[in-house]
Amino acid sequence: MVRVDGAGNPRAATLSDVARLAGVSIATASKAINGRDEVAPATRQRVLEAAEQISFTPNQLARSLLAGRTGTVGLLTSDLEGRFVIPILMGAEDAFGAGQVNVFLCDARGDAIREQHHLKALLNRRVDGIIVVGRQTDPRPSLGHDLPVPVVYAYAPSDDPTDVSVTPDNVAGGRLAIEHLLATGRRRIAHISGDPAYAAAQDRAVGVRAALADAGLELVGDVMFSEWSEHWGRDASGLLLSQHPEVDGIFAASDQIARGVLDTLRDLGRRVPEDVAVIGYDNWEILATNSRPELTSIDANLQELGRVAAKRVFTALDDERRSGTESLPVRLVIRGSTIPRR
Amino acid sequence: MVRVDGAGNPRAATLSDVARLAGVSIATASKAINGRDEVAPATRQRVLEAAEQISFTPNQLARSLLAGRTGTVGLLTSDLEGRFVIPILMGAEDAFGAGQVNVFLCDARGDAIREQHHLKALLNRRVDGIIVVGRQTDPRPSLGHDLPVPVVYAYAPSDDPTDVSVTPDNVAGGRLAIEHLLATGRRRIAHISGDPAYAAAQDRAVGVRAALADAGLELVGDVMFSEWSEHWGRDASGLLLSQHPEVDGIFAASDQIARGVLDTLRDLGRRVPEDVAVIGYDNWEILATNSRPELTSIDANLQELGRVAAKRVFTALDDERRSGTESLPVRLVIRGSTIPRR
DNA sequence: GAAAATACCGAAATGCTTTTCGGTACGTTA
DNA sequence: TAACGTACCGAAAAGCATTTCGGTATTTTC
Repeated sequence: MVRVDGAGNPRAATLSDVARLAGVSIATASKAINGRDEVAPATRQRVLEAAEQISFTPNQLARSLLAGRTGTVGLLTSDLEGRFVIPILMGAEDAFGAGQVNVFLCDARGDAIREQHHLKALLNRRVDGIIVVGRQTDPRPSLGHDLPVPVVYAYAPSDDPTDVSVTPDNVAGGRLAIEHLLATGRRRIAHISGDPAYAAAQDRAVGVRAALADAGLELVGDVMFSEWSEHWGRDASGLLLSQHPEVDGIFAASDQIARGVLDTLRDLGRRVPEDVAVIGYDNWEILATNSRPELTSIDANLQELGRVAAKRVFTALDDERRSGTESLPVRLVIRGSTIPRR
Repeated sequence: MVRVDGAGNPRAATLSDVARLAGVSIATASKAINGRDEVAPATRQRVLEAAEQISFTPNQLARSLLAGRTGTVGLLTSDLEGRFVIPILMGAEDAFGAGQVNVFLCDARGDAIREQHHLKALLNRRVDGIIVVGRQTDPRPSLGHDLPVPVVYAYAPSDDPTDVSVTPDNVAGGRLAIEHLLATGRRRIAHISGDPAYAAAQDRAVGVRAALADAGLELVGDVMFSEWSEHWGRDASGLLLSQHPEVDGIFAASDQIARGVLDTLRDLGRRVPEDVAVIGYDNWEILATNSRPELTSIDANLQELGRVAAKRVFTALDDERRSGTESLPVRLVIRGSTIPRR
């Protein structure tokens, strides 16, 4: 007879069901199923067949309760809408999924109250660790140190240096962009950035200035800050070309801005990359590969960042010295906007 | 004395710790904390203070084990990368989050094996339900009916009509787009679509033809199918205008295609919306609001779709008649590409 | 003042699995 | 044949919270 729950649904089979069917004790059934070697082969066979027959799967709740570990991790994001959060999520899910760990997804939607609420829920569910994913690279408030599980901050580092954080290296990104423009022979380079309130904007600008200084050059005009939009890219490049028509390389701090830059250059009759080379940031494929010409860009390796964060959750406690903010390398993706296609 | 685990970390407080500290039995402590009314006010106060003092939080595992429900739901996506999956996720997480339910996120990355693996893991964790989120609106294989929990298919409906599915109404979307163009006085309307292998492309085309037929009109040229890219939008509209220069309205089956269309119209010196009106699909804000002019589009209400899917998980079993594919309404978002700004 | 009712509390069972440890039964060795 | 070892199996505890039900102690009612 199939046991049923209150609503009349077939109830999931338990170990005792298996044991009864196989004519053994619960302990023996457990041992047989888990491959312990204190079971006679024939008995094991009987148990496995019984388990198969009623499609038994061990209840992870009971197992976790006993083991003290649940094999679950909380992903606490401040804003799922953010384009940068998704690849990090994917990387983390990927890294955990391979290791039998499942992920609780919590979206605080930028609200600190909701974040606390989710945090509490995660702890009640006895997650083995938590990854906090921010939407900007600006430091964010720490969740504190009195938590019973390891916490890793991804993208947005914690403002507490004794926490474990991983974030992309924006300074290196800015440097890399400029070094690439220099390598293609550009010398009169401008930088159109986004919202100056973002650490990402400031960090990239630092890398830009450092790379130019190393080459004994100066930026054409000042860094142009405003907002992270295609509109701004269009407006800024119009302004730039009227004031500094000699410019031969433009580093846009986002692919969206770069798209605007390409638009304006096209309108003004400048050829890309022959007259002006353009490089973007983020390597947002759908934007970068559909522009005319296709857009060279800096890729922050966010998926890898998610994977690293996942690893840190389980290694951070073993190795306390790892605390602090780890800046992960970025990568250059060359397309037609900086180097002419043959 | 603080109890510690094997690694020396402070162990989470249990109910029996609270009971001991408050000098009552475990049962009484439980009742006091859960607000049952068989406890004297003074006793309750003592218990609550004890709980507060050692920051006790009930172990959800134990609770779930007893209750038979875990308050968790599995979100099984076929592809997190897909742009349409995220808003659905957000909607579902939103709907569940408000009801104390947490979400397990599983990304099968388009692999059926991995999907089965994740499904099994979710069932072992005794989720109360599962939402399967596809990346296309084409029907997908059912997970079957011999599962112990309700399953709802979102975006990609199940190919089994006895399953519960929710999907956006693409036919209505196609109709809505055309009706809007007609309402702005257009009569020579063309439709540039994406990959014809997608149900979304075919469904929208059905809506297009129906709306035109109702108005006693015919499409200018055939529906132009190829791929969902900006490049195709540019190429297709070039072709279209050379063959049918009289066209005064274009319905692009995605915002990306629409962006390409706008590009070409601009290159050819056609004014939008004065000479040609353009309407897109998906209402991808970042694309739609950054184009010149801003793009009118059809919004599939994906976040709402996620919320509905979440609801169905808990109502589907109560009301078996609900099975089948439910098509959710879409919505028109008017911007400058169809109606001139004052 | 006695009987009944009420208010409060605690022991124990429940949910499911894993692990430890004690106990049979059989085979082996002297 | 007696003593011992091995292989296998099962009872029971542990993990934690909830709920039922029986039991005191106190109050109420006649």
